[in-house]
Amino acid sequence: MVTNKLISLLPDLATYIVVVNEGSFTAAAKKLGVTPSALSKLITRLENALSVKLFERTTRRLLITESGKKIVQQSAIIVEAAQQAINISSCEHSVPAGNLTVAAPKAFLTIVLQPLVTPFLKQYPEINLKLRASDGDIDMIEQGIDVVFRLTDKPTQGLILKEIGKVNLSLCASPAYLKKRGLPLVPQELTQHDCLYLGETTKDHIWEFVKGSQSHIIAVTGRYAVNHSQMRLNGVKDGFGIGIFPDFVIKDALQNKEVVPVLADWQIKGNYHGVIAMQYAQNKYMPSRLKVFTEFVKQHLITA
Amino acid sequence: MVTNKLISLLPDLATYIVVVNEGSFTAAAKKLGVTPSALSKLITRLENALSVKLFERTTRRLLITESGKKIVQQSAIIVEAAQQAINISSCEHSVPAGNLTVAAPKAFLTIVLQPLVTPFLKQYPEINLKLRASDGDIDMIEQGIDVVFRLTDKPTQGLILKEIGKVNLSLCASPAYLKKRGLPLVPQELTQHDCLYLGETTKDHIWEFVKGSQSHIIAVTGRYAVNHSQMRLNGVKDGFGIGIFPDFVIKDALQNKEVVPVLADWQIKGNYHGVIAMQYAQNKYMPSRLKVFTEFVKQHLITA
DNA sequence: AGCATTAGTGAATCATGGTCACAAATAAAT
DNA sequence: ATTTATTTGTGACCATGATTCACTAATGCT
Repeated sequence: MVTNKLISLLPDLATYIVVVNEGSFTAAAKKLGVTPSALSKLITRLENALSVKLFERTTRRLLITESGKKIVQQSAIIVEAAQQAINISSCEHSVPAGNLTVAAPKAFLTIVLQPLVTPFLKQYPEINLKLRASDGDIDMIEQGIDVVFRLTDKPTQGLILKEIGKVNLSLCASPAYLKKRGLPLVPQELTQHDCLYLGETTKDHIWEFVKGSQSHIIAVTGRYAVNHSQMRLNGVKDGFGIGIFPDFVIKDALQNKEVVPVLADWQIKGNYHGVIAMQYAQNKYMPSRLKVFTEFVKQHLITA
Repeated sequence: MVTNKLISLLPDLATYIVVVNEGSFTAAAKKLGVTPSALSKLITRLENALSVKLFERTTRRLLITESGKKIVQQSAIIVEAAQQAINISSCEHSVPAGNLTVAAPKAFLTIVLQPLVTPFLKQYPEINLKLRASDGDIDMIEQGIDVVFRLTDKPTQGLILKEIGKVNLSLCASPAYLKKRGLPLVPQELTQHDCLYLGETTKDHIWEFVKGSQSHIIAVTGRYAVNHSQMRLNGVKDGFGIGIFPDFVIKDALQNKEVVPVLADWQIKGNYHGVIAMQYAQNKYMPSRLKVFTEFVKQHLITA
């Protein structure tokens, strides 16, 4: 039976979960666009309604009660169901609309996704697109991100990973550099060259080469390392040495003959080796804007 | 991510489910204690928020949209989770408190449950008890009933049935009647007697007797039938014939020698034959008032 | 010890959702 | 067909109750 008490409880429970997630009244208040004072009263009201203490409060730290934790679980169910209801409604809408937030690694964003933006926005004029550069892990649901592009084939728990292409690591250098220093024919020769690597981790200058049954592990050196593919490519174009790249980054530069491939007959293992995939929450009622976006991306990345 | 939009949606969704259940704005309004006008606005608001039509409305009839049905499902989840949250909170409470609504067949209510009321209310001063006579089927959740006493061993789908005792059918008559008409020694002789049966269904005057491997089916006749055990018992006391009863009904009358058993060595099959059971929603977080009530009843019915 | 940050409180304000009265629509009944 | 009863919808007005603001109290960190 649905009572008035229950109805009036719902928004408070949903708000409660925000406070819990943010860990403080002030943070939650900022997120919700209200004053901490309002939240304080709201939580007190909720505590009275349930006659349960939700927080152990010192003025400096909020501590969730055991009872509170259980209530949080229920509140999460409530919020999720409501989210789902919103999904359903946007599903029923024939023309995709609403906000769509997409995250992707910097390089992928600028190089691969950028050219898709304009045609996508034109094709779906009711959709608002938010792009977010995101290297490193992110909490999709908490940050309200609908799709993340990742360079892995291991799906995060509870999320769907749809492969949309392969990515390989390739080496290249500028014609000028190679004219001066010579074109290496086997990986071992790289030790005599200046190489541009990521420099993010301490293993980024260890390059592993495979061809058939042969395999070489080479520690390269160089004068310039940067973990931004675009800048590394510029470094290569300026003749600072041989650079390592996800292949999609250098596709254009290769075509324009600005750079030439190096040791293209060898495979390189590394972080950026493997599949490109879209990751999103699988759902019986997927918002149509999400559906059309993934479809759009698949179409354009396969034909490209 | 929990947004303000989502939060403000929740009570509307919960209200929506009431309107759907009641099937009309006015009925739902009555249930919630508001005006239909308020509901009309609320639903319109909800429809705008979801940009989905929830109802196909003629002024005389509400018709739920296909989209609406899906939303109802989600709303049901929301309401259930909230209900659960309330349960949890009352679970955490050390002293059982709150409203407890119990339904039972009329006879069981007056005879078995009545003597338990006072001690129960004394033992748990924070609990408010509502008893409701309920023969026939009822929708527990919709009517907000916590426990139903039933005379069956077939649990309703989704609910737990806890057996608390046996009930058998017995015959009895007043000494005066038997003195005048004689004590029947075998079931067949009943056809020569006036019998008091329920008269609810057309088969209520068909009594089936079993003793060991023997079995008799007797169609009895009588001048007085009533589906209220208490009144039937009065009829028997007044010497109108031999009555059929759930045994707990006549326990006292037998002790007081107001009535005497008839054909006590035969078992009687029928509606009221079998187990007495409490039925309630099984739940990880059962409100403590419900827990103590079932426990209390079990204690007192076993020792009685 | 003092500063900075965060929760709690009370009064004033403001807005949202509610009621009321009325209109419009429609199904049933005569 | 006309009336009647019932139900949804709308706009003006209103009131409750939530929010804000300003301030206090408490607490952790330096």
